[in-house]
Amino acid sequence: MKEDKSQDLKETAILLKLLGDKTRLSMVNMLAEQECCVCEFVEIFQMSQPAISQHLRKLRDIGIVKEQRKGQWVVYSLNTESEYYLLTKDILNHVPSERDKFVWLEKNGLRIICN
Amino acid sequence: MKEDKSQDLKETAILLKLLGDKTRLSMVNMLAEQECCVCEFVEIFQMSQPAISQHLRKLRDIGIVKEQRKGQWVVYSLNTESEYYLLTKDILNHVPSERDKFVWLEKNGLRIICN
DNA sequence: TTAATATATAAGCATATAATTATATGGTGA
DNA sequence: TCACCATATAATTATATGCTTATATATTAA
Repeated sequence: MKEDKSQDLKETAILLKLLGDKTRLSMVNMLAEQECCVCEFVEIFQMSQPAISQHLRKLRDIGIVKEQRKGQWVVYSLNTESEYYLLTKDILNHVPSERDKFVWLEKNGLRIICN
Repeated sequence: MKEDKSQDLKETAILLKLLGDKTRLSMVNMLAEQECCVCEFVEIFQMSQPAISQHLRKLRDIGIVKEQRKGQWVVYSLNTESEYYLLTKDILNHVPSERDKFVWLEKNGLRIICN
């Protein structure tokens, strides 16, 4: 793991602004729990697929999440190598778990990832 | 001190967005070190007084800073009673100290607060 | 009271952001 | 190959944000 290079105020502000959106914060919070694919997020957030994609792009651009193609799906996960990983985890400690969202996905047969 | 009630995702996102501005993040970071009055911030950030005032208002509205009038000056400080205090401190741990800004103020005879 | 200083608020403007719809790209399986 | 599904990108639009200028308020001191 890279060391905590978030030690730059301007950069940190940019990260905080990115996490300062309830959809993106929730996404990152979920990914801290389990990986998740785009179509699952679409179901969870009741939002258009492009909107989800654009949020994920921002998170990916700053490096706190990473993507991996699995067949026709693109699976996102937290990037533990990110220079913002430690800060992100510290923030998520102040946010309630969203494990229930994965339960809901499974209940409704919408879970893609088999782990 | 109130307990950590930041445990609400939407509210937390709002806080993060507020801290996701380099001026406000820096303000809070400075206030974690020492209290500071409006005119000092104006000097530090080379920004108009209304701009500074508006940033401080946002921080005050969400409760992470508080104000206290001292004569003709209004002195701001971190609100340790805030429900976001713990989260804020955790975030500031990832931001470098700005003690030098206070030193600069003193050097230039711009320091108001005498503690 | 009046002038000077510090701060807050209001209005206006330029830019940023987040959503939508339409379209493009990429993988799967017949 | 083609049809289908998942995802990404582009263009557009509505709204939010941050700054500026102008003005109001509050305190101090003469």
